[in-house]
Amino acid sequence: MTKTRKKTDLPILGVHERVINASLLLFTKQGYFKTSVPDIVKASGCSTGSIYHHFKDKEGIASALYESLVMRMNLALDEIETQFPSSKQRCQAVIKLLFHITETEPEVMEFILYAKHKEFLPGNNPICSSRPFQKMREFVTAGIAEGDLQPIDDLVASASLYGGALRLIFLRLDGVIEHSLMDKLDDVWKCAWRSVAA
Amino acid sequence: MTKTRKKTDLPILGVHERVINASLLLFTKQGYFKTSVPDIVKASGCSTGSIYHHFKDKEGIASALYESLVMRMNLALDEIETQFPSSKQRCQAVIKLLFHITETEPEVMEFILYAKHKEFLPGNNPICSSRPFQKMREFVTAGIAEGDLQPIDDLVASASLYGGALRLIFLRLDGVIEHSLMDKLDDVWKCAWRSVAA
DNA sequence: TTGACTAGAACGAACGTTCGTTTTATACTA
DNA sequence: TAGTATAAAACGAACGTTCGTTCTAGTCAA
Repeated sequence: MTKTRKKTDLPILGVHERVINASLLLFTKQGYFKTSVPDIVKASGCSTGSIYHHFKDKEGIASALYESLVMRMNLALDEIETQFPSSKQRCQAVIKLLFHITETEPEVMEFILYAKHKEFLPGNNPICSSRPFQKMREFVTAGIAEGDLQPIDDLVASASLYGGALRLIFLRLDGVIEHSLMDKLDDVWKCAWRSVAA
Repeated sequence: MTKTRKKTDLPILGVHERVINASLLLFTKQGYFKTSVPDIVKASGCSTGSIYHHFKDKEGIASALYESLVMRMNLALDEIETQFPSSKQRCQAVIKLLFHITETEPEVMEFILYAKHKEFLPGNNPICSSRPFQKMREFVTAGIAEGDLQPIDDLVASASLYGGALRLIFLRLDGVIEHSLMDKLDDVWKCAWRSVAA
């Protein structure tokens, strides 16, 4: 018997999941600091006491949310690594993945990319030092070592390869771009690859 | 006789400037919501009453700060426009400008790029719709029209051209890059231009 | 009966803001 | 020039609100 499914076998979400889900929506819609604990209580349907039984404090909620999203990202990147052999294919798959998440779960992308985590997660590393972003850079570094990419600074190469795509994601999240990023995937990739291809 | 220099002709900063300067440092160092009005009082050396005499409220301070930085940016971009005739030169100058500001006044770049303005400036447009960013895109659009750049979607071209540089700026502000971005300027520009050059 | 969990009223601290007062600069008068 | 009147600016204690958190009472399954 798992920890979150005690009373029944019905697919009723536990407090932890309900709070995390509600917080993701609230944090991305109105920001961490403009989201009060009472807001989370209302949106999650859990009581204050319940929430504080499962989480140390408000920051703990954000922290758990952050961890879960980073973990999801890691799994997806690991899958890309096993599925594709070449650096080129991997980098392309990464951009496609990021675009896909942006279109299907914009809140997830927004929380990962746009939130100024250091403001409310003082302990955490900056997002760009977190494992998913490291992995993305590793793909690039490997590409340079294999001679597929120009022999330039890893960070410059990585920024050039992913920078365009990430910028478009910001524009999409801000509402500047109105149509699916998927439409632009090919063009974006052509530009990205051309910028660093050997 | 100006409004801010009555008592003497000495270059003593007025309340407005002192508050703006202090707030830029505080907002970028600890974030808007973790900066209290008493914090600003201490850092600026102005009293609470004084501050509320010059600004409507705390949000008004952030708003004035935002406006002043956007205006500075506009002036700099206008100068680039008059100084350089070709789109290529203009775009290159933009990246150099952004790198220069990042190195000499990181707080300015941080506030412009990194702050989630919509959290505390509900009225304002997203930063990427503001005039400076529009102007940056205009340079790219002109380049496409003139045939210097590939005939692709403006937004894709713009994102590809500036995306790498902006990504490096984020990395620099986050402390991931330890040396001056100026060292990487040439490589970054080569990648950026290669990504969209006709 | 016990122990894990839920509930929501209550609490103190900290916040942004207001307000009555004092200080300073300027304009006017004689 | 000296004296007075007026307005603008600065001040900071005090206010009401809202926040994150705690606490005590209660529920329910085992």
